[in-house]
Amino acid sequence: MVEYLVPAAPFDFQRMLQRPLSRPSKVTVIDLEAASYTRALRLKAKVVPITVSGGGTVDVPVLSLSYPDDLSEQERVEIRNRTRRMFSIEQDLTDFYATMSQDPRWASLIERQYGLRPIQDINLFESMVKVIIGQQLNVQFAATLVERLVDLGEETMNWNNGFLPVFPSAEQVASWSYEQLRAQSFSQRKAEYVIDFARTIVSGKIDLERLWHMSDQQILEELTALRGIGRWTVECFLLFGMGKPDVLPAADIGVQNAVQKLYGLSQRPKEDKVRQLAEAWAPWRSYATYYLWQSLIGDN
DNA sequence: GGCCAGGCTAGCA
DNA sequence: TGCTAGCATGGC
Repeated sequence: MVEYLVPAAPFDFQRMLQRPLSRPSKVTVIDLEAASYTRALRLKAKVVPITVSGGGTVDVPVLSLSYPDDLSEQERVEIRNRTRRMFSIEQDLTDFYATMSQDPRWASLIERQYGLRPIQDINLFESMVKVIIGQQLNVQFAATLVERLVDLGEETMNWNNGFLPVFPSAEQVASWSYEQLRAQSFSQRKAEYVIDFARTIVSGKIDLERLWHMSDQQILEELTALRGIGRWTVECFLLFGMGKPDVLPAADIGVQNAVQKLYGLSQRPKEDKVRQLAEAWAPWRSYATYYLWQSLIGDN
């Protein structure tokens, strides 16, 4: 089954694939030549592969979404909705660019990344686990740990004459011991944080889907009550997992470095300084954050 | 070898 | 309320 999605322009799918802002993960297959993104999607009762392919242009974009034929209408709706969310299909960036271009320091960054959006996580549990793993560690090692966690799950699905790794479910992770993650170079604390979070979800103490009906502040309060989840973690979860448009992880070392670079500051700005500067970015602080992170990569 | 990395907790004043 | 040591590992 193939259907078409029409994103709000500008939308640069090719650039999104080349530099996915969400951490690289072995559960995704990116084909740059075909401009396609494939991964397994965990529905309520089954796991299915979905492929999103880009077409059109940055200013007149179109995406095609492919998934198996033998699905119920309800499942198709869920796939459609989650895909739209993952690629921020409806988000119109025009006002973001207008807001940021008032500051000449941002002009060049915006111009270089025109049409760029983050690829969000498709699943809230997966998103939180990845953010917890990413705490404090350099991005590359964090990605390695995510890979090992996926390997530990040992779940794959047949796809394209090969196998597509599937990110483990909360039930799977909750069933593991801390020692299993320790054996994969997780620190004791990180192993506890990840597994305890999974157990909190499985126990029903936290219902992740309920978060969609809560404000950012309420979500912050609810999740930071859990051990191992602080403000930075929730902010990144709101960004990558929930796609909230106006969140700022001001304590983030990468954001601080990027702000220092972009604003030509003599030293790395502290959290309060970043929050103060970022007031001018509202209500687009999430996108400003994405672009700042992006500015740290390669030739930006 | 030493410092750093897309932090958090617990303990202390 | 605010500050800091300790955590633990790989990357550079």
